[in-house]
Amino acid sequence: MKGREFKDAMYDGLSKLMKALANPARLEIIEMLSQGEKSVEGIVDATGLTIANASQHLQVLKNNNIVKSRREGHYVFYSIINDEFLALYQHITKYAITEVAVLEKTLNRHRQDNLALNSVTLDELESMLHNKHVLLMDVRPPSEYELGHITGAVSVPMNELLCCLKDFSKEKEIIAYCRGPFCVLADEAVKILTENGFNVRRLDEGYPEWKVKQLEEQK
Amino acid sequence: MKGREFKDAMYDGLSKLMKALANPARLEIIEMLSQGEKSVEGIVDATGLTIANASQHLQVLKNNNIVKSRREGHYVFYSIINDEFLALYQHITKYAITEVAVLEKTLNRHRQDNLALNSVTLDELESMLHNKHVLLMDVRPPSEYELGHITGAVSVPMNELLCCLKDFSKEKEIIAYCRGPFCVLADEAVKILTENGFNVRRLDEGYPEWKVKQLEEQK
DNA sequence: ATTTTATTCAATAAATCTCTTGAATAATTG
DNA sequence: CAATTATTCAAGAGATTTATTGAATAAAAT
Repeated sequence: MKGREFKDAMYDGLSKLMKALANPARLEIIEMLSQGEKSVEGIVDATGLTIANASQHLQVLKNNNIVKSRREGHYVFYSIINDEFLALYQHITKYAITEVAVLEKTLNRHRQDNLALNSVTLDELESMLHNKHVLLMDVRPPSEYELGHITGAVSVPMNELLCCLKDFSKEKEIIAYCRGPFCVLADEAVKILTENGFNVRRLDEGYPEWKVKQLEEQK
Repeated sequence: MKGREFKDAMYDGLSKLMKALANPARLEIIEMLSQGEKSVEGIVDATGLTIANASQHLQVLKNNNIVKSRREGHYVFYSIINDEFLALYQHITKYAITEVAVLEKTLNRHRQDNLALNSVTLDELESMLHNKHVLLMDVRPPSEYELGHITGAVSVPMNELLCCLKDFSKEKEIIAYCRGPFCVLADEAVKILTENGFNVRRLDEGYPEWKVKQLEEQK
């Protein structure tokens, strides 16, 4: 294989991987799956895609070694292929929201609308968790909490938040988190809690980022 | 801005960034520019693209905040926008060559053809450099060596390699490097030197990876 | 064995991306 | 200021990607 031929093969292969990521619907699916595995139905419900369309996108992701699938009865469950890909995806999103001006702006405007500026970073969180006056709140659906959550977090799903307000102490500093920077659950939680007089901030990132960080620190 | 609207904006923006990377010609340009800035002419010479085509690809990269340009007389020089992007690009290529089977195979077959298996990693290099019997050889063009090179490396451009063979000691272990895993210069150097009886291996990665590693260690 | 349910496959029109061609700019030289 | 050089812009044909539609599978329930 001559030099040019080799280069073409490498850049072609690399661009195929990038093409698989170059679509908003597929990125949303990846984001979903970074929470843990989901059935096609689950993905359809959360994204609003048609079934056939979601399936097609999943095939693309599968053929490019981004997700894997397993069948269980009627259902086919998809999940991210490995932690290496998860770390890569998070590097991409982190780059995008810190270095791409349009995205940075969209994110900040959204957080401003939800009174969710002044967020806590993962590094800050670590030292805050030793403080007994801090309450770490996981606002994702219970199923996702059960698949894995940040150590020390309490599960308070969005639909239970309003009715449970009286159970929380206004003395504590609440930190809400969800699925990562693109997820809007924590922003909504901050808005609701702020409007009810609680002292609350959101975590900059979410559970998947925390998990990858844990894995890296173990090495 | 409602949740769905926000998500659409974020995933659209992110997919635009990915689209900019989803093309072999643009990836080759990025790889070139990760050596340091180059004029459009320089890119055209190295890639074989037509001038207009190369310029178009450069516009795409520029509009997506991947490269920046500066004019100097007749020439327009392009370069990678910042070290954060460089680190991201390297994460992508590293993932591709270690986790995507097709690319891993292509790379290994190529290295086998060039007797360049058994490569040295950046971590190994560090400890080897203290050894006086090791000669670190930068086989890129002199212009790239001058823009920056691994500390302790000697510049031996490919076109000077054959005529300078007698200057090198067969007692030393030679480590050749170039621009990174996709670059074929070091592989060619390994082939030539091996066939002439030298003890030589190639560096797994190249100068850009070393540079990013240095920056990270400084933090 | 037929029906039901969840998913995949296949075909197609519309949208997008890519390369080529030739003209248009912008800076320099004579 | 005309000519030259390096680069960009604009338009169009051809290739690829995308969402939609409806049919085909595969496993489970009746």
